[in-house]
Amino acid sequence: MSKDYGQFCGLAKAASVLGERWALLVLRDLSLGPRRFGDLQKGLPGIPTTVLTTRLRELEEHGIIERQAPPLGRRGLVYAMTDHGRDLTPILDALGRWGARRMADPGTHDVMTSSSLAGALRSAYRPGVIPDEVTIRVAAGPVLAWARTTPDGVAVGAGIPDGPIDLTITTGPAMRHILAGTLSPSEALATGALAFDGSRELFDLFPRAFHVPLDPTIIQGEST
Amino acid sequence: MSKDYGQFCGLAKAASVLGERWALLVLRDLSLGPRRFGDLQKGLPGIPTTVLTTRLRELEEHGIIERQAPPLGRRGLVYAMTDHGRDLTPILDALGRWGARRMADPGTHDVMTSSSLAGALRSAYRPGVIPDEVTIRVAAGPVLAWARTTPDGVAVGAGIPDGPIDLTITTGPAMRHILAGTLSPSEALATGALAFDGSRELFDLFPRAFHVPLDPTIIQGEST
DNA sequence: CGGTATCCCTTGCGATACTG
DNA sequence: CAGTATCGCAAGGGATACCG
Repeated sequence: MSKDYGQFCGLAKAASVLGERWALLVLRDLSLGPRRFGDLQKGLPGIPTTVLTTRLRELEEHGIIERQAPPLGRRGLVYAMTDHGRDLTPILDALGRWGARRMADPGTHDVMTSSSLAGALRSAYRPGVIPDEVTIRVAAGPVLAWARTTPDGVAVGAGIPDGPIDLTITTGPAMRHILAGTLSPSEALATGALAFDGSRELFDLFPRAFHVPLDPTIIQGEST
Repeated sequence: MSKDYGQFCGLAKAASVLGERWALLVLRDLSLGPRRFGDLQKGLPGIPTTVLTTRLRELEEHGIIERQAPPLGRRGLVYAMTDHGRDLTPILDALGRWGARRMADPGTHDVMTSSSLAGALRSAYRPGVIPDEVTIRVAAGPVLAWARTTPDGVAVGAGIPDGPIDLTITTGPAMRHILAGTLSPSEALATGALAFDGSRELFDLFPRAFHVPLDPTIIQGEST
């Protein structure tokens, strides 16, 4: 059971569950779709199995996630968000945007995961820039994610999207500066920090449709 | 130094600081205004001095709070939010609303603090219901807070407000059900769970201007 | 009053090994 | 593949004592 703060306060109740180690990252991964135990473990490098087990149990006890029978013919269970858990999605996105403001470049031991990339795309999305329904694929080395714009927002996911792809962006950590607007797409193309395949028009819209500002107080190279 | 997750991810960075024990509650209190060490300690029942010291230092290192010279003639230092910290306020409110959805009645060991009450008011506020600038005082036993509506939102605080008071509400844990809309003001008046002093008209507007829904799945008496 | 310094105890975390 | 069992270690909780 997670630690309580002994206060009759919504924030205190939230903190007692979400403040546990790894909890927010487990939820980020599950916010992108149902996952099996092993998926989560692979997607969260460094998480001890015992901790993952404990977090999943606590989150289930609090009605934030639930175990489901797997989709059609697959074996094992999957963990999935409940409605109550899905209510957290915009908050996770806001927290991610806030944290990213001071995150310019990866630290020595920082890795990117498909879920973190997908989450970044979701939290970066600004409606109204891209009028059509399009599918964008982003590849940062082995890390793959996609975003599909819809009339009411954006759907994102880890891995490879179903259906046709309108734009593929291949990049690395430079993606952070694209999202920040501190590196223009054409510059990035010139230096080879980034490549694309598909609609040039869509490519040019990308930095306005997906944007997470960078705090001006952050200087290049520093990022805790 | 707070624990990192080794991921190049805004949410992971946020979680590494905000996930530390007591961090979110320290920030809730500071989001209501500058506080001295002792203020925080009194307002956060159960926090060990060592942990408060550590959290304050970490939050300062991350540029979320800062130490300031005290206002005019008082001695000692005060801790206050930086701009970066203030950016968290809407997120804290959203988290508080989310946590409060499953919080119907106080647990046996749950206390209310002036900061938690003030925070509840801020997160509950819905613009557009109260047209004027008014000051509302809420007393739940020894716990005092106030809210002043303004054209662009609401200002809240712990303790007693400056200036004239348009409405005083005296209540207890029943306040949660007023905010939820599961207890009508007139009912509460009849049972004595609540009393008010001041504008009746404003009193009747209150539940619409300050609202935090309660999850229907929660049954009376249960609240972890 | 605003902390720092210790001490002891308990808990949770992280790593590894192992079982259904 | 999906966890449980175990264990050493670091950190938090709580009390108390003490400095500026």
